[in-house]
Amino acid sequence: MDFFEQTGKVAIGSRLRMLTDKVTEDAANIYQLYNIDMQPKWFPVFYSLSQGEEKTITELAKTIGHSHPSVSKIIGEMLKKGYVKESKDTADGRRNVISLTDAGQEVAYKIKDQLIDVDAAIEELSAQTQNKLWEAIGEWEFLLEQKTLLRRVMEKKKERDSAKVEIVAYKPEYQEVFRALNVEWISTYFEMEESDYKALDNPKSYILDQGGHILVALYEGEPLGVCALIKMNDEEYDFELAKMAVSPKAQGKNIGFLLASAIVEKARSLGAAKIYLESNTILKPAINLYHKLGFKKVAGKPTPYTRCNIQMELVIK
Amino acid sequence: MDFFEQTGKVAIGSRLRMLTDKVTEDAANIYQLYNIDMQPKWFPVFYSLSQGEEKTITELAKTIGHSHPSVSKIIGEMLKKGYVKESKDTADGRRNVISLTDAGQEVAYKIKDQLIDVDAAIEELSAQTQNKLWEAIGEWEFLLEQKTLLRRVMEKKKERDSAKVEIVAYKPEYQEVFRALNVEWISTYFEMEESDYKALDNPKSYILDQGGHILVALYEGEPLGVCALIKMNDEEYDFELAKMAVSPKAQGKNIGFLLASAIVEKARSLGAAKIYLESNTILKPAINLYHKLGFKKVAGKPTPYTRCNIQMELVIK
DNA sequence: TAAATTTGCGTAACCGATTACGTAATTAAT
DNA sequence: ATTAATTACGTAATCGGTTACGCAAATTTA
Repeated sequence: MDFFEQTGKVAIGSRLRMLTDKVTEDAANIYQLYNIDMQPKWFPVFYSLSQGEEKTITELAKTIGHSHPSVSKIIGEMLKKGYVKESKDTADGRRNVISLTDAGQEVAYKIKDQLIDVDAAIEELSAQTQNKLWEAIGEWEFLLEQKTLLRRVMEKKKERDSAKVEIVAYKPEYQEVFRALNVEWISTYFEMEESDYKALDNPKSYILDQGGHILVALYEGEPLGVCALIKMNDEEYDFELAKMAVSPKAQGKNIGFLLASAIVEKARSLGAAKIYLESNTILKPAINLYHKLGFKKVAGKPTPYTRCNIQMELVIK
Repeated sequence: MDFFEQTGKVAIGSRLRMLTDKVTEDAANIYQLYNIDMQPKWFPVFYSLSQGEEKTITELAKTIGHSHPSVSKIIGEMLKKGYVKESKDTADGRRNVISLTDAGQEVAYKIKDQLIDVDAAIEELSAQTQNKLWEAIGEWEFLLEQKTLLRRVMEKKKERDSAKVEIVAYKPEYQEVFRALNVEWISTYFEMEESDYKALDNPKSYILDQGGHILVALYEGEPLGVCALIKMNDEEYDFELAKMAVSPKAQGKNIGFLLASAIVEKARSLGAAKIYLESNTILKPAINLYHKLGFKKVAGKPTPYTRCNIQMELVIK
């Protein structure tokens, strides 16, 4: 399949499916070769029963890794062929206990040679390959068990996005973005307040000149996130993390995390021991982010903002 | 899946299917992660179109390796989303030419990052495996192209069966089998004739004492096939291959081939240059076997058997 | 001991692919 | 110039699986 060499690994699903189809295609004919009147899809159920004990539908489903309706249907078909019999569990009226009939046992015996030959054929085929398919599948099963493909892709996305993000110090040219990004989210969820206007209209005098700092996140050169570290006149806290805003069109690009981390790092470099922030619990992603960075909920501080319903602090180690 | 380690390689089809499912499962979520409104099953078609040129349904089906109805359905869905447009070929009214719309192009652009990340994720996953799944699939595709799994299994079966077959020389204790096996097939398809009784009732005087030979095939020790090499009083032929019979319960175990080969070998060791046989065309497997051994059709020899409607000879080199 | 929850499993609907089949357009053969 | 064969492709039925749902039996909880 040259096509899949072009598309890249994204198409591994499709490619696997096609190989599966090709392998399965022959299966029916192989049974015929051995004069065994059985459908390939029955095999897992059949094999599982041939190992001796009787099993219920759900037990079968669990051991072979199918859904129970699938097993239920297969058992229905095998019943018609007379390979299995069902009996109600006397102790538990819900359970449908399945076992092989004599005819089924006979097929189990007849099938042994086939298993040997198929095994040998695949073994021989494998011997001609550099990469062992059977083992490769096992390794993938294991690794996907540890971490799903989705999670792995999410990580890669984050990595790639982070590489495009640059955190830089505030310059006067960023004043408009600093204001706009903050006004955008504040007025979406709340009302702009007196204190907002003060800080956003005069970042220099209200933040920077007081010993505070502002960082800007550039995504491919474009300023899409801002965050301020405001000097506090407080015996407990050195700085307040505030006026954090990320453009909605840059959502999911990890900018918030990188920006907040940089602010915390800045505070640390300035010798801060504890920083403080105010937020609102309806801003779930923000709260999660603060939590991830190590902020803990505190209470009791007076605040000029009516939208503040949660206060947090971070002890810098 | 511990279960599949028990069943052996026979279950490779099932195991492949389950891995396929697991990989495919995440695909839909991955598209969502990138805000791309697309179904995973569209991808091959979509990718194929994004490479520039417009394509017909059948061309698409061929490049992505699906059936054309499948592509037809997928195009129908993509049309609804507005990702593709169709236009009748003016030169050939049957052809439905498909190409991406502007909206489709946009998605093609947006999807690029996703392809990069998925590729990276799979690459990283692969780096943790001993056996490379992607390459292993490629090797299997190649090898199955050369020889299907069915063919490989057939060969293994033949090997295993042959190992159980032993060809031995006639002994008086085999007279009953020699007679019974021949009577069985002759009276099934034809009527027993005078010449049959002579040879079958007195193998010693009619065959062995005249310089002929009889070989017996033992399958796991049980005599299930017989064949005679009868000395001919003829200037052209040295021997006639005759009275070949294999028990129906031993069908498909390659006994006929092993037996006939041994007879030919015997003739060669006796210095024969040409051997002869008579048969009937309704015995298709037998005729095929003779053909495989190198026998060619001849005509004109008188025969005592009414059931004979084909005569063959083998030139021994 | 009654009520709520969990469990076993059958039925129905769906999903993504296939094969089978029909029809119309084109091309090849007589 | 017909007629026959091939090609393009849409629709329908099927296949092997799934999830959704509902009922009854068993178990847990109050």
